[in-house]
Amino acid sequence: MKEGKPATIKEIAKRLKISPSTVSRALNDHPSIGLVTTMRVKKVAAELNYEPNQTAIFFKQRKTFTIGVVLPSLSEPFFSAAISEIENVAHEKNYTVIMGQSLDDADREFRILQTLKTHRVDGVLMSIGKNTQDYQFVELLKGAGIPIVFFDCVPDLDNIHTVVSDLETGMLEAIDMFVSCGHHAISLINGPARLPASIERRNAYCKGLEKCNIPFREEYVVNTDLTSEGNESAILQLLALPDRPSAVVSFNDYVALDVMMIVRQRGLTLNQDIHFISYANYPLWKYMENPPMASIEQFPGDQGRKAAELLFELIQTPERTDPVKIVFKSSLINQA
Amino acid sequence: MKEGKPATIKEIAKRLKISPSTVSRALNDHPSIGLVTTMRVKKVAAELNYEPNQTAIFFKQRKTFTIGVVLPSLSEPFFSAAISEIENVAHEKNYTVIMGQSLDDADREFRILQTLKTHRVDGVLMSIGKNTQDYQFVELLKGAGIPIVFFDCVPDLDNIHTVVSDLETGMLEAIDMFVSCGHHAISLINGPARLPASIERRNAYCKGLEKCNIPFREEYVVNTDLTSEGNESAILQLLALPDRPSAVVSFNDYVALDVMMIVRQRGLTLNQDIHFISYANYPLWKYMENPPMASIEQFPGDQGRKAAELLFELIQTPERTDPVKIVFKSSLINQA
DNA sequence: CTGTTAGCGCTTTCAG
DNA sequence: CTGAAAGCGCTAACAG
Repeated sequence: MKEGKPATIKEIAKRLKISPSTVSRALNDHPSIGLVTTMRVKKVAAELNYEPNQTAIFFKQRKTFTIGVVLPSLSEPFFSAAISEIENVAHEKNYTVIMGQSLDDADREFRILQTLKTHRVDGVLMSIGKNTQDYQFVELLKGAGIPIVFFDCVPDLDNIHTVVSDLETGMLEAIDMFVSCGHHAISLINGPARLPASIERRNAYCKGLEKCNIPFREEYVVNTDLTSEGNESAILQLLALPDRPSAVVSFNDYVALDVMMIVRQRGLTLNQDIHFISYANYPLWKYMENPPMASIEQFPGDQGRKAAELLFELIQTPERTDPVKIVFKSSLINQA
Repeated sequence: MKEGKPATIKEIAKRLKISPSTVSRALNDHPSIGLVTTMRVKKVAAELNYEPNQTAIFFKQRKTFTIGVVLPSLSEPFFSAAISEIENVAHEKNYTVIMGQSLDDADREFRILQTLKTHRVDGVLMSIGKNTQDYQFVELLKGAGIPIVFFDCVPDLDNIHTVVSDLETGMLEAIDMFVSCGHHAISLINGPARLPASIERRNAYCKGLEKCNIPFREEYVVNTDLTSEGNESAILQLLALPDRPSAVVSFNDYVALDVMMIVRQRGLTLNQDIHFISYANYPLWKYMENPPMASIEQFPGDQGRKAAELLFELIQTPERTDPVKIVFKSSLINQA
């Protein structure tokens, strides 16, 4: 019951003593083909177990119905959530998804993009790695006519399409919440200082303090390289302060997990001696005995979905000139 | 600086007044082409910014250098870990990866497989959904000459290649550990009764008790449908028992999270009144104040890597007849 | 060492 | 409404 070579249009044609072109048209429900022949063709096609050779079609149509997704990591929950929604959108549109992870390695990232280009994907969705400095690939893909939408971690360029989250809104809410709970010694454990994501957080933090008329104190902002050691030394800096903060916003949940553990080990009581809010990238706080007061949610799934939808629009309307910039507001979610 | 149409071999040939085949050969470093012409060809190719049209090559070679990966979910940590390693292996081999998630929907799963087939992927890696009953797709792909390797959740068929974890080894270790800590009232919170994964756990559990000379008690095995409500009712059943168990092995970490929370709410003290070990699918226990005593680890990354490596072997040696069955031992990891 | 020719499977003018 | 023929870009016999 196995057919070595799958049936082709030609064979169907031969069987029916009609021309291949007619078969092709019939199969594609071309209006100018008689109903009867169309039926006969489809019948034989079914009998022969015909399956169109997509590689031939891709080749002919210069379209692959495939999009590429390039992310720093495929296993990080934030990106997993995004991926999952991206796949859903693609599935709805009858597209397939090729994935690659850069692991924050700029060379690997570049190689993946190259591969996607040679595979002639119809579009690319991308979140750049932390070490990516060189954005020449943008021109590369543009030259190849492949639309690209950046999301979450995006290059600092004007003429590109981006979907990002506004880290400010959530930060303002967080500081408001702290203040309304009576805190005024509010600190920020930030990521690596030059990271755009860190700069945004810092700016938002300053703005939040200002809105609440709390003076900014440089020693209340500490940085971590996001390793456990870095997180530890960051929180220790704060704890060593003569007037240590009673409230802390942290770069993300991983940082929060680490620093909250240290705080506990030091004999302080969470949500009493010291309070935390963090940017969310990890979902299971509800099971913790002492979760942070709240999390700043960035909705990775929604971002991924939106980015994918935008990409499909661009694929359908290739000649869009104006860069689209979509911003998702981050917002506070209670945990406690 | 944009070239509407990318350069083709023909144009290079024309420029150099040689034949396309020579160009093709030169570009592929065919040994029978003179070094000088090879150089000249490559130079012009570079000038013209030539890029081979992969879709044409795929079409011609009947090979796509692409593998398909079909999983129940792209966002579950267990699968994310596997995906990440699969992508690594593929990247090493210069392959690309197409991903699809079935969301445990058998129809969607089937459609994805169809798509992969029409996309002419060179091989498929798959973990089947919970509701998949019909394995006809196995024959479908076999008929198309596409090798397939199943991992983690695999169909109950003989003539297929599989990579799975042996749930027994970890269970035996778990029960040993409980017993050596003085427990004899050891319970199992299992998943849906008919799920192969549940049956295996149950069998392993029975075997473990037997090895330790502990009589099996039917009421110590309860089932959950893996929803929070199901988990809750499962643990409540156990707690309501006249001699409630002091030790529990749970189906997976999500179940453990839920039931441990309930236990706490009921005023019991974890790791004192009642002890837990669960099959791991979630990594962050170290941050919990009261983690389970231990976890039974299944090494999703290793499994994914192994499955991918096996698939690439099969792609290179298409005429393998004997089904390969690889088993990973699960094993206990201390958490406390 | 290089050129000629044919063809992968499909779509698509252009003629009837 | 249908057929003939050309061609997408590349590779690979088969000749020289």
